Amino acid sequence: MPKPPTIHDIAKAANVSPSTVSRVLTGSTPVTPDKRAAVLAAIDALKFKPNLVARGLARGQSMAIGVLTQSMSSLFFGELAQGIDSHLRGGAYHPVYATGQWQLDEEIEALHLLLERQVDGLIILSGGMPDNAIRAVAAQMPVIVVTRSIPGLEAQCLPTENYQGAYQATRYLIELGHRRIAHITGLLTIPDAVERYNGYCQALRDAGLEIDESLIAEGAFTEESGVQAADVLLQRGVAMTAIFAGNDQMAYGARLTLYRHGVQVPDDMSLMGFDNLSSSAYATPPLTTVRQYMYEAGVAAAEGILRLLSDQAPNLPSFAPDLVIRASTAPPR
Amino acid sequence: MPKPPTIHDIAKAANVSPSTVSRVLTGSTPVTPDKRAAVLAAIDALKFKPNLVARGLARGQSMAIGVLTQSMSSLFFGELAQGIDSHLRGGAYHPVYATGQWQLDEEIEALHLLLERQVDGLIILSGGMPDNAIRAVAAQMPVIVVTRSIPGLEAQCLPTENYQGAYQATRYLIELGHRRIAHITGLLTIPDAVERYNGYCQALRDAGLEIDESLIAEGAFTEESGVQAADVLLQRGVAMTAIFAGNDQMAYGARLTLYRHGVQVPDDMSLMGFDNLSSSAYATPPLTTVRQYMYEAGVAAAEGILRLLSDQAPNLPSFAPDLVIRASTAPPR
DNA sequence: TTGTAGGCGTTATCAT
DNA sequence: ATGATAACGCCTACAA
Repeated sequence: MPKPPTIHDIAKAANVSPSTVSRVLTGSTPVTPDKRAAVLAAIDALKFKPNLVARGLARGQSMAIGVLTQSMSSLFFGELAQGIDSHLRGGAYHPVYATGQWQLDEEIEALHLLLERQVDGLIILSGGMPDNAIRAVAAQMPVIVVTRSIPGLEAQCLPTENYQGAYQATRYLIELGHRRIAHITGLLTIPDAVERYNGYCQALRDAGLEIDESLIAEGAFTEESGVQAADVLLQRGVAMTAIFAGNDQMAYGARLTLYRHGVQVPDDMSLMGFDNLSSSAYATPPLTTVRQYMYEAGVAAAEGILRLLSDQAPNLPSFAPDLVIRASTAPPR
Repeated sequence: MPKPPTIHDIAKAANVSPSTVSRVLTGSTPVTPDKRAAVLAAIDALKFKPNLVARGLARGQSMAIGVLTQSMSSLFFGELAQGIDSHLRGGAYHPVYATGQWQLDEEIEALHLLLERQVDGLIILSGGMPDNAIRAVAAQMPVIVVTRSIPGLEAQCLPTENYQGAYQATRYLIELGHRRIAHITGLLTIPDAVERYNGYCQALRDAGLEIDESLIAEGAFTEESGVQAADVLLQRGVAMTAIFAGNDQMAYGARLTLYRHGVQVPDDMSLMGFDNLSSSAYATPPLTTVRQYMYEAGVAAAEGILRLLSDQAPNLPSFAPDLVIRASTAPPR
């Protein structure tokens, strides 16, 4: 295979110096129209493509924005990534993804890879990186953190309003008339899960309802854990008319358990999620849930990074959670 | 912000030449233990990280494998990507993703970006790139194409057995006793959709059943198109006892339409998908579908690229489709 | 406006 | 085994 042409090749072909070629490529300096035309002609005659690696070295910037995410096959992270992707599209910067697979060691490795690749900025989506590590990186380069709130780095964080969202969700069920409301928590080692749990508890208290431990089961954010948690709830044999799951995926799992046991949703049991994954609109019945604005968060994060890269304040918005009312909830009968 | 240390810095700190530092970094040449130790010490004293951009320029390879995909928030592509990701993990090569968003122009742009970034190999996931364009790239560098079959490039393609899978699916429904089987096709401008449609038709014919145009509705692979196609079928008022959708997503959509119309699945209507998205196991009821081995295909593609990169035959496997029988199908009543 | 001459951080080829 | 030295492809002062 012949080696791809370089600016020297097209310089020769166009009878100009390499610097002139570079100039028409970058537009940094005016170039005489005829020379410019010659260069352009040579460029597509030889099918020249600039080598971004070399350019990155020379310029000291890669035009890449690292996105530290957890998995390529997660709708949660996928919608965030899609937001980032679409906002960056057409611009000068491009996203480069690295996944942590929900494992700290892999996440650290992924971060290192991104840094070694000389990304110009970093968007961190959730994950378990220690606050200190994130602060350390943020001292070196523009960083935006989504779905977390790092003390001392608030301006660059786009946290999730877990507490507020869970409070609203629970309150909604209460207002429908439910009194025995179960909760399937997320992994309680993760702040989001705890905050949502707290929101659930507070909403109950504010309504003068007791918090009944037997109505609470711990999950792990996965569908399968939702299946199991719902099984636990059902087997306890305690009365309940609604289940509020810590995220949509666990709600799907719980839904499956209910289906297997012949429990009708929403007639026998209301079901509520958290996240508003795109697929929740197509669940059976469509899932009532807490909207998380993940796509929008991705867009905002991308915009924030671009602002940081141009030395402006990141100016991150905050998304107040709201409910997406669908057919999986109804008054108790 | 202080500039990150280079090998020169640690060379100075360790009283050796830059080349020696490079040697301990790459392990290309033996280095005296004490000098080696000094270098290593300096490396983590100064928190040195090799600059992969510079290394890429010098070595003439980026150690990156481009993955041309369509969307970051698609389970279909996500599971493929996850397979690639996991197989590459820990190895010398890393994936770099670029998305086409199902638009040819963006896909071409994405491909160019990958090439300009000097990826050492390319995995193309589905998409609409003209065969010629793919062949042209394949002439320049290792390429694996998943979910498509490019004439003249068969050894590097990992196609989907659409025809066979659809045939099996339809045959399964027939064997259950169904006679009036509807089909929601994918976008018929895409070969996969046509092949699945053909498989459906042939299975009917082989069973001595007529192909009834009024049982066929065209979709576009999306949930929403499934909703609409199912609506069309229902509104035609023709008798049917089963629906075979061209993919899982359209099956979800169809499921929603059936739900809205109070049609029970599988009691009143059997429903079948194609792809076996991970979420299909948690649908209500769990969806019977054609297993597509997307994760495995991703793994195989990654392995194929690595083999090509080391000048071996790609040696791609072929996955015979099989059925994943779940509760959304039953004999007609 | 244009060309020449470094330099970006690393690797690889030479000698030593 | 080790250290200069010359690339890698592009960019950017600096000169002209």
